[in-house]
Amino acid sequence: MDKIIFHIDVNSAFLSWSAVDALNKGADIDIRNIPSVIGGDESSRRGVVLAKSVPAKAYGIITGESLFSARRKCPNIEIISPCFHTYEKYSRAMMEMLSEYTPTIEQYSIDECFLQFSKSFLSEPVKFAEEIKERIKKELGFTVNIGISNNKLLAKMASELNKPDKVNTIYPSEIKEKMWPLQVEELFMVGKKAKEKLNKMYIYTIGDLANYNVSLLKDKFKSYGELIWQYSNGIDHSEVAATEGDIKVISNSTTLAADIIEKNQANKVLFSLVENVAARLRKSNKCCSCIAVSIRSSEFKNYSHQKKLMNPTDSTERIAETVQQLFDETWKREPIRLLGVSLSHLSEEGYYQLSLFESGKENKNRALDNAIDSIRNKYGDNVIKRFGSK
DNA sequence: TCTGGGGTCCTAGGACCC
DNA sequence: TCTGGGGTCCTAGGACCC
Repeated sequence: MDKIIFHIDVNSAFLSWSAVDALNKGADIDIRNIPSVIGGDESSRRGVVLAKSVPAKAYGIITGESLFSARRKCPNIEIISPCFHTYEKYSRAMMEMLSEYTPTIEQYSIDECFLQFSKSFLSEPVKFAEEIKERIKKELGFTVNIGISNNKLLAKMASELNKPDKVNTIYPSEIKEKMWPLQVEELFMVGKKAKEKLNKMYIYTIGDLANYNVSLLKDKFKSYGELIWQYSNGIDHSEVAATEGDIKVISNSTTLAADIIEKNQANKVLFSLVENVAARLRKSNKCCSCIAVSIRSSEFKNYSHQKKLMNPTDSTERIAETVQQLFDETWKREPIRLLGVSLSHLSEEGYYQLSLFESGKENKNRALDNAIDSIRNKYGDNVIKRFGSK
C-alpha cells in the first residue's frame, strides 16, 4: 500500500458547465441556484434529464427521467439544452490543470478522472485534495468531489459519499464504517437488475454482500458475482492507466423525432449515421471488419444484426452497402423509434493491407472520402452533402 | 416512466473443426 | 452414422458505466 489514489468528479457536470459558461457570457442568474435541469428536446423525443441542480434534486428529480415527469414534480423547472462543445472545453481545461500534479492520471469519462501519487510524496492527502478542489473552484468556476483511498474502487466510492464540493476518504480500515451500511445498489457495478436479484437473496446493504458466501455468488452470477463481492470488500487491483487504451467500437445512433415506417426514410437516416461513424473511423486511422445495425421499435423492442467482413474497410460506400443489407435482413416492418450503426473489430493492420489490394474503384472511393473529410474538417459538417445523403 | 447517446464487458447458443 | 469432447469463432442480447 504505497500509493494514494484520488477520484475527481465534477458535481452535476453538464449543469455546472452550462452555468459557468452562461455566467462568463454575462448571464445574471446562476442556474445552479434555482430548480433547473439539462435536458434534450422533448418535441424530438430526446427529453430526458441529463443533469440536475441541487434545488431540482430537492424536488425528487433524478437523472434519466423524462422531462415530462420532472415538470410534474416541479412545474416551474428551468430546462436548458445541452451543449457538448462547451462541456469538452471545460473538461479539457480541468484535465490539463490536474496533469500538473502527476503524470499518472486517467480520464475515466468527460467529467471524472483518477490521479495516483506515491504515499511518500503525499504526507497529507486530504489537505492536498482540498487545495486542488479550491483551485478548480477559483480558476475554473465549478465544484468537484474528491475521493481518496489506496485503490480506484474505494476512491470512486469515497467521492460519492457526501456531495457537492467535498473531500472524502474510504481507507481500507474505514470500509466497515463508511461503505458497508450503504444500500447494495450504491456499489459500483450494481445496477437495477442486480439489486433486485440480490434483494431476493436478502442482500440489502454492501455489508450484506461483503459477508455473503462468495462461492454461492459465483454459482449464481458467474464472474460478476466474484467481482461485486470483491468490490464490496474494497478489493480492486486495477491500475491507473496513464495512457488511454485503444478504442474498440465506434457507434452512432439516433432517436427519431417521429417513428419511421418507410424503408426510404430509414435509408436516409442510416446513411447519415454511416457518414458519421466512417469519418470517425478514418480519423482514427483504423479499419473495421464488423458492422452492426440496431433498431428500436416504437414498442421499445431492440434488435441488432451484425456481419463480419472478409476484408477490413474504412470506406463510406462499402460500410453503407453492408448497413443497407443488414437493415433489410433485420427490419420486421414495424414502426422504428431509433436507428444505430456501429463499427467494431477495429484494426490498424487492415488499414495498410487495404491500400495494397484495393481495386481502382476502391481507390476512387478512398479519394472521395478523404476529400470530403478534409473539406468538413475545414468548414464544418454541413457544408457538403454526398449524392444520396439527406 | 411520455424512457438519450456512447461506450465496455460478459454470456449463451450454434456452427464448425479435429 | 442412435452420436463424444474440446477448442474456436461468430452472433445476439443484456447489464453496467457516465
